[in-house]
Amino acid sequence: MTQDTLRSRLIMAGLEILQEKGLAALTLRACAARVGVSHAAPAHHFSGLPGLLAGIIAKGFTQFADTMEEDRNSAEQTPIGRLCGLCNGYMRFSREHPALFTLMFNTSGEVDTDDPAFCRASDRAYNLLHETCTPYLPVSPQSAATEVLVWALVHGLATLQHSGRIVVTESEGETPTIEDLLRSLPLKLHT
Amino acid sequence: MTQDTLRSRLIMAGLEILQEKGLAALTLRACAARVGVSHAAPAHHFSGLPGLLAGIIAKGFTQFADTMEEDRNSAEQTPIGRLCGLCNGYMRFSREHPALFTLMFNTSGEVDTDDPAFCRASDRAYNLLHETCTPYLPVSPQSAATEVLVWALVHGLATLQHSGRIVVTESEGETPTIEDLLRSLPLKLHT
DNA sequence: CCTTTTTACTTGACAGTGTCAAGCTGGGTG
DNA sequence: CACCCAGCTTGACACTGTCAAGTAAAAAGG
Repeated sequence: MTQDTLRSRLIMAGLEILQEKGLAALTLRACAARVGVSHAAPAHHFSGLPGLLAGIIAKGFTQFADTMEEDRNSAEQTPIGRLCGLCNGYMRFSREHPALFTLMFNTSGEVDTDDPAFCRASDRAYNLLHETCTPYLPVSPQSAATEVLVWALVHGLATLQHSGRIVVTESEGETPTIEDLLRSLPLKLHT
Repeated sequence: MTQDTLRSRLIMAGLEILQEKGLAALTLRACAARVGVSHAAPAHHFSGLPGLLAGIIAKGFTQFADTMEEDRNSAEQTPIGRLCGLCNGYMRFSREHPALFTLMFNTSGEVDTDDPAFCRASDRAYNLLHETCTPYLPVSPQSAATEVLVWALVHGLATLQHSGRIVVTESEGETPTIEDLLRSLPLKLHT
């Protein structure tokens, strides 16, 4: 357990509200009420709502990176196996924490993206992707092509499924999984 | 010009606010004020905020489909040329209408997704993608694989660029464009 | 032509939100 | 002991969406 400061308790409360009641229910006052303090208490630990959101998102990116790392490391330890594992973790996180995932990737201005904890956690998640892509040659002349390709692919699929625009069919005759798509890519190992 | 009813004028006002001041400024009362009616007038034409948003989004999808169709039809008329044109339109729309794009693909519950106009416009946009992908074989056993691959790719890239997570470098030595990525895919024509 | 109803909108209220200013309170420092 | 100051509370403000009641004008019915 992290420190039991009011700051961290407010972040925990926010994550719980997000998980239980969704994004619309996540308010400063609701977090304060759940922790049992007055509605203006959070302002002494965060710079308003944007600051609290940044704290919640930072924690979210840590859990996100944990999920990806876990699934990557428990997969078959080949380049493509690790990549599929990582992306399965990406998809799993977006499925298991839909509201948090939306919040994390929907920073439409009202969240403080300069928060140091946010940057650290966000960078860690990105580095996982970067590492897992290093065995591969760029798929086009641009040096970052492969990781951009993989990232855009998995992020787009997660987002579109999560918003109901691509429905995951049980019969699996129609809709491909992220693993199907990744294995269809022309990825080539270095030398 | 569409009909000058209050309904359509409110939708237009919403689109303008979205473009000028962003998503956070889009409120029922702001739309009503811009049109010059009282704050409760919109309730007689939409079922509350979710209904107004559905109307705005429906108009947004129409413009979105127009943009894609335009860029697709003015591109080189080969299967890959048309596909690149379509996706360039996708990217262009997300760049030119960031707030509207966020609203359209971020229906986190507070928008009425049963609105018939919304469904019609949304279906039209999807059908453009579907059509443009039909010349190609599925990239994996799943019949919808190619269009899901393309859609996830372009949508992910648009979303990640739009939220600043992938920055478009001018030097173009690092970051690939959607066209680079599409042309790197192993797409095969039918027979 | 007069009455009635319906539609389109206004006005006013309500609970909820984030934010700010002022006040309290208890523990540490001079 | 006096002080002060971080941590929290209380109360207010402007803003939001939504609802109920009222109004004015157009449409409908006789």
